[in-house]
Amino acid sequence: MVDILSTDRPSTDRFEARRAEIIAAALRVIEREGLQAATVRAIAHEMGCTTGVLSHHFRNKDDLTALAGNEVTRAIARRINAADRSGGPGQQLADVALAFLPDDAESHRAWVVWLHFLAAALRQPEHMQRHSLANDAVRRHIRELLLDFRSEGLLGPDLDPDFEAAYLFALLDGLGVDALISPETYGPHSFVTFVSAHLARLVVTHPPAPGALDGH
Amino acid sequence: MVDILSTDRPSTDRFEARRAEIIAAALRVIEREGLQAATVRAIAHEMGCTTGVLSHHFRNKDDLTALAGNEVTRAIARRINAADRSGGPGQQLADVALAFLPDDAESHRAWVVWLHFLAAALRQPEHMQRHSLANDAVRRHIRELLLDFRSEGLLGPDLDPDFEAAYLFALLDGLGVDALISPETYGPHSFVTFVSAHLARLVVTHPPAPGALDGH
DNA sequence: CCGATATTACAACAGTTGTTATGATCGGTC
DNA sequence: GACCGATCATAACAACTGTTGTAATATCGG
Repeated sequence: MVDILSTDRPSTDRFEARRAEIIAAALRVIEREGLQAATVRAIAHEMGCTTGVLSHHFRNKDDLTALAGNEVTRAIARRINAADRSGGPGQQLADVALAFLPDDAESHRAWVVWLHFLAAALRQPEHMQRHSLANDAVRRHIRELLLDFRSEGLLGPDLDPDFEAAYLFALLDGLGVDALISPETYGPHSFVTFVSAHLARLVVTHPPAPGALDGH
Repeated sequence: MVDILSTDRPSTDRFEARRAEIIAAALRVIEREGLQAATVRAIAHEMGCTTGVLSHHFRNKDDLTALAGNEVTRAIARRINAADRSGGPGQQLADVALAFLPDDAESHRAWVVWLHFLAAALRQPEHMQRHSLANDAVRRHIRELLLDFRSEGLLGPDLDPDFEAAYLFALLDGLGVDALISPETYGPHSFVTFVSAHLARLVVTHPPAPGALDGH
């Protein structure tokens, strides 16, 4: 079926490539000067062209910023999916956790832009839902790895995967945010220590010990 | 000594009270519509007056927003200092942790405004330093409570207080941010579960005994 | 090379922003 | 009553915002 009625836009390869180019320029401006300073004229200046290019490729500025926000969350998700899967369950969990954190310049920039969009989304429920859904996906990913972890007998059978996934995810989110605030305390090499310490406390049985170890 | 040379402003009681009134109005606008929408006219409208009042009590808008940002961090610090100190070391630690989190409408509003200022501070080193120093104070507070905890023999002697304080603080920051994103997953009643689970895992000794925080 | 279409530059627009100057009002003090 | 300073309303200002329309240019199939 040919897209005669789709009514949108030319949608050629060049067109989409140009859109991606504009979005990339917008993200650079946002990362460098903030979301408030990312005006159509500033983005056009970053592109080296005039505002006519933007108005030609996007219906309005909200369209552009919404797609730019989407691109950020997709970039972070791409990093997680590209995490190393060669190691065992515990190593995979650590790799995914570290892939989520801002441990290099590129991911640090992504976190900066993400924080700008997060603040802007506080007054836009539809944008906040995107953040919520993206976080849900990461938590489910962590949950699956935790189940693999438990199937190897390394995880206490009394631990709730949903709870542990939300627990670890909150820690990762906090580490990422604190890395933007206090990079001297939460540096990239400290992430390994935090994550490994957290995972190490999952394999141990806990003091209240509600009749553990006798079931299986 | 009378302050003839010191202050550059009247600094009377009424003057300061009026300034606080304006700052409160500004925080209400920021919480309701975001930092970008907190214009001088919007704040004056929230106050029920004109912009002349603002220009009379503040040198410019940056002055007003900077003091408003200060007020937010001080409000959060006030909540922590007002935490219950009647219980034992473990209970005090849990109380401080829960006092830091957004578990009611007021603290939730404070976190929303805090996130707006945090995003704005990403490109203002002097403002970001204020966030960093405020977090350092909270971490030191947690560290002291952890030392009390250990003096009671409840904390493993192999645990590093600095590391554990940074660890717990990152968890709290993540819980607070995630509560703004996914309130259905990170509700106020879940904070108790997360914090108590985290503290419970401190009293047990761990097999691998992870290395201390980055020794430079 | 031509013509159609996609792409871009440019200018103008109506609103909004922070800042500033000016004048009015009110409450005190010689 | 004359005077002064604090407080505030009002208006104007230039700079900046997103949007839109129009003309110029580039690109590419024929």
